[in-house]
Amino acid sequence: MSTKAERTTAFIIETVAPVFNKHGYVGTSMSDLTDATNLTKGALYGNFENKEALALAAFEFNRSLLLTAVDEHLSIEGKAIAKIENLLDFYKKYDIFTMKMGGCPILNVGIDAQHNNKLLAAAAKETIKEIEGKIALVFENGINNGEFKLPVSPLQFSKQLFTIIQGAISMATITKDRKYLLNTVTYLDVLIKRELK
Amino acid sequence: MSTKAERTTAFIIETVAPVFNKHGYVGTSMSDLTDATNLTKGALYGNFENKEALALAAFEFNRSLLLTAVDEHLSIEGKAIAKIENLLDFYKKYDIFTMKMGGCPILNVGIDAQHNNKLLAAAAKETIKEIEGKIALVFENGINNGEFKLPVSPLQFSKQLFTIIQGAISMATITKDRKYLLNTVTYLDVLIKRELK
DNA sequence: AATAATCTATACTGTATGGTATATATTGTT
DNA sequence: AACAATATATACCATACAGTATAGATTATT
Repeated sequence: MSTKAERTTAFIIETVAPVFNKHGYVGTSMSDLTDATNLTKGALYGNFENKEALALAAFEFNRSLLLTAVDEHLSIEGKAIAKIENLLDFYKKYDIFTMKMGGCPILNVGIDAQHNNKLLAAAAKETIKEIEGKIALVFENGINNGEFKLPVSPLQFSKQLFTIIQGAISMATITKDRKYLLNTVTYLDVLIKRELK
Repeated sequence: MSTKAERTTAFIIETVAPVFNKHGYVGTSMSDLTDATNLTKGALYGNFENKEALALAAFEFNRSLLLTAVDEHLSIEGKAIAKIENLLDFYKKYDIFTMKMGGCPILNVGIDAQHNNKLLAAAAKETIKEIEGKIALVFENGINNGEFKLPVSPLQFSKQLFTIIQGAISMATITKDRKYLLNTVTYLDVLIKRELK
């Protein structure tokens, strides 16, 4: 079983993660974090070296939640197309999924950290690569199984797909209108079936 | 001719705009602004009520640059399709256009201000609506002139189009890879021609 | 149960923050 | 050129910031 200290560290991370994700790295103060956790600075600095380490752990936590969800939706039984459709269904409700995290971590951290924190910015970029890779793998399998052909390479197709998804996320986030997610990802459904042959 | 004070105010806004756009509202300090302008706090507070007023003026400045560019590209002589294609060409080089502003103001402010400043967040949202409206108008004219038909309403089509563009901007920004802009907007070219009939 | 190890609370740095009062410099007007 | 109006610089304020030293409390081990 996990020790008390380990559980405290975990508690801090999951409590702090949505705060950082909402208010950004510079926008989050240590007192925001003591307020959220009901712990003191001593506790926070006892478990983490500094604010940056906390922010990195927080992003890592959200990133892991996201990647796990993507994995789950891509690893259902069935054909490649079914997996992709399953992923698109997930992204249609992405706003609900990311509510507890305080929004899309890739978008929030990727934009917020852009000129404020190199490590966080790099982590967001890396997460995009990972998801693109996971989707590309499904397309690759679909091709190898003779399910369909693609007009471009699996990775390139995956990048285009994820770019449109991220557009829907951005618009839904900025306008606070989830219709962007629904409409655009639904359109993606149609689009993909048209491109695969 | 403009008075010295008016020119100073204008100078402050254009100098401060990219700083706010890069580092965000909370991430920008008044000393960042005195550094950038080589003016003192007295000068800044003499021309603007507070930091928020400065940030709003800064966004307004960038927003105006962007809307003007969109207008220009949509108001060339010719058919509606040509105007849209001209706009897409603009977005293919959008990273270069927004370099002097410190990135896409809609995206940066829209995400950064999300939970940090209501007025800025609302301004970003409003700017999206404006651009969507401008694009929709072109589609509407195209339909009225018998140029083409759309599968959905002009505004809905415009929203989908801009969502994909914004996706390309987001991805290019987060990954610092302009290929996302080029590839996705080029794909949009193909896509639109296929949808219009 | 006693003790060693670890974790957390408190109190405190020094510095940076947004904002202000006021003196000084620069404009615009007669 | 003289003066009024305005704009900027300086010095300052209270507060909030990230981070630290250390004392006290809580765990884990024997």
